[in-house]
Amino acid sequence: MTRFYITTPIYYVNDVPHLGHAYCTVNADAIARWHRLIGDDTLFLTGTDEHGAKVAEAAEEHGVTPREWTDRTSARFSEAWEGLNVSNDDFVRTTETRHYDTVRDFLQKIYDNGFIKKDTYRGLYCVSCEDYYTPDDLNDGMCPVHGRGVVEMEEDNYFFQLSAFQDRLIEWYEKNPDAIRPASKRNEALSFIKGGLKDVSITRTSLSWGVPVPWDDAHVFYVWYDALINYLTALGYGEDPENVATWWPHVHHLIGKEIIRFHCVWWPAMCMAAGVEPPANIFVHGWLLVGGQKLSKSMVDDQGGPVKLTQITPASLTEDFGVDAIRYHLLRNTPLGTDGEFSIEGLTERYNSDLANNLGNLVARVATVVASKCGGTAPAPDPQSPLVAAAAQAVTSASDAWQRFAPHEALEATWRLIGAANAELENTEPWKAEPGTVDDVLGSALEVVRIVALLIAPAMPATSLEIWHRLGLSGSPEDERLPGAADWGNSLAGHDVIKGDPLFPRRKTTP
RNA sequence: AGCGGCGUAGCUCAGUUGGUUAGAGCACACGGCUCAUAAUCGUGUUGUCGCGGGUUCGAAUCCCGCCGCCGCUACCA
Repeated sequence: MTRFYITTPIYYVNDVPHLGHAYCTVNADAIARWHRLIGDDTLFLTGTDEHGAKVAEAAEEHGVTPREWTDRTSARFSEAWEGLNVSNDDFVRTTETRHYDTVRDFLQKIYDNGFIKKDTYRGLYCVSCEDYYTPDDLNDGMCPVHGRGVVEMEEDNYFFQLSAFQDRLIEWYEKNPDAIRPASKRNEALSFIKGGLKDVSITRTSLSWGVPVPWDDAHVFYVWYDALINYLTALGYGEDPENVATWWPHVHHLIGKEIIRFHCVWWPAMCMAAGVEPPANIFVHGWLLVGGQKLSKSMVDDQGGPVKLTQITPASLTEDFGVDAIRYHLLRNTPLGTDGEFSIEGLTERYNSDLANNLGNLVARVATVVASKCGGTAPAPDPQSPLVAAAAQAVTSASDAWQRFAPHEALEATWRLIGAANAELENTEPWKAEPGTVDDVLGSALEVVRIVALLIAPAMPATSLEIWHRLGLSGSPEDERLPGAADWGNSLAGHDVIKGDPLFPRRKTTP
């Protein structure tokens, strides 16, 4: 049994879930769904990060305890993912007991191994922020947030000896050239490591909203330091070594480029220090950008200024376009690993051309002709059809692309098959022919639709299931196993084909 | 400043180790078809491949310089 463990970052609860979060989560979801479809034993983890001074302050502003506050804000994320049909197997919250247990065990191990030392942290401290700044952060020596003076402060902190891992990290990078992808991001992290590593302060005494340090109850861990460990919390580190051994270290962390350092430098070093293998793979995606000159009315905020990506909620888009359309666009429009442009215009264009004109229309026209020429009953496909090779090619290309974390390529390959089916219908014009003479071509077109339903299942689960039912099939595409289920066969023959409403009604393009 | 990346058709981008007339999708134009969501199929137009030099029989692809944009250079969710 092949196992596949994929994670998103755990999102900081002070943010409202926005399109950037959704981009990462939907990509991870689709990849996880693909692996389930090929029969891998799959574990897909997401969650929320709930500690730190900013959360404690926000709770206070709202007049509730941090716990009450994070119950509320964490739920916004789980609700957002439900709304996007995200199939996470687990949802870890850093305020859960199991996380405290794992963090305690993991960090105690690092402490016992001698990589955590007490030292004095000296820095420039803003009392209002309750936070330290480096001289570069300051504006004319003043706090960049409050514009007031900062004071030189000292705090006794525990430090993780990151510097001790420089050579081991470099060695790890060299032995595992594909551990961090894309290569450009790997190089960025590696050059940072080669530039020399300093120890990092990992505890705070100035606040209490955090995981307590097991060997010194005056301290709590710095929020980032407990957050990364969530990936082991879900496996039951400390409680269930067998389960950890089952899933670790063959994990795939999908992360955004803004948190490379924590995942590609700190985290592997922390694992080494705790005597745990570093994660097998970290895949860094880019950002969706909103901007340029092409601002539509719907992308302008109340003040008439351009909307930021972080102001776009997934729900506002799914209400308008539908869940699967948004999922499709997030997966198809931007190659994972590069930045991409997001716009309503681009979304509308892709919706109309790919979803309405190509996929939706293919399903509709085939169903109609099957109704008129075959009495609505699916004929058997033609084993000699030119579409056989096109379908096999699509399955091969899509598999390869999903394997490489390239959803956009997987979907592109699937749409080439849709195009081939539309072209084949034009070649044979079954709507002109007498009933009985068109069984081969219509059976083949239906078989393509069935295979397409399977191939889009990771990206558009609801649409996939709807097509499945329209083909007269019971169960769900998710019960099928690729690649076998995508072989050219006659599982449809004799089933009743349902016409149904347009899957993706065309939308007016923005003027 | 140092290191790294990018600049290819109106738009979004592909272009493997340099090799025949530089590609795809969308948009656009024309033609076909009318089963289908004014969908679909076919054909076609457009590019000094950022600028200037150089190496080569031959460069978008290698080298040098320049212009423009961007990322990283530690405690930033």
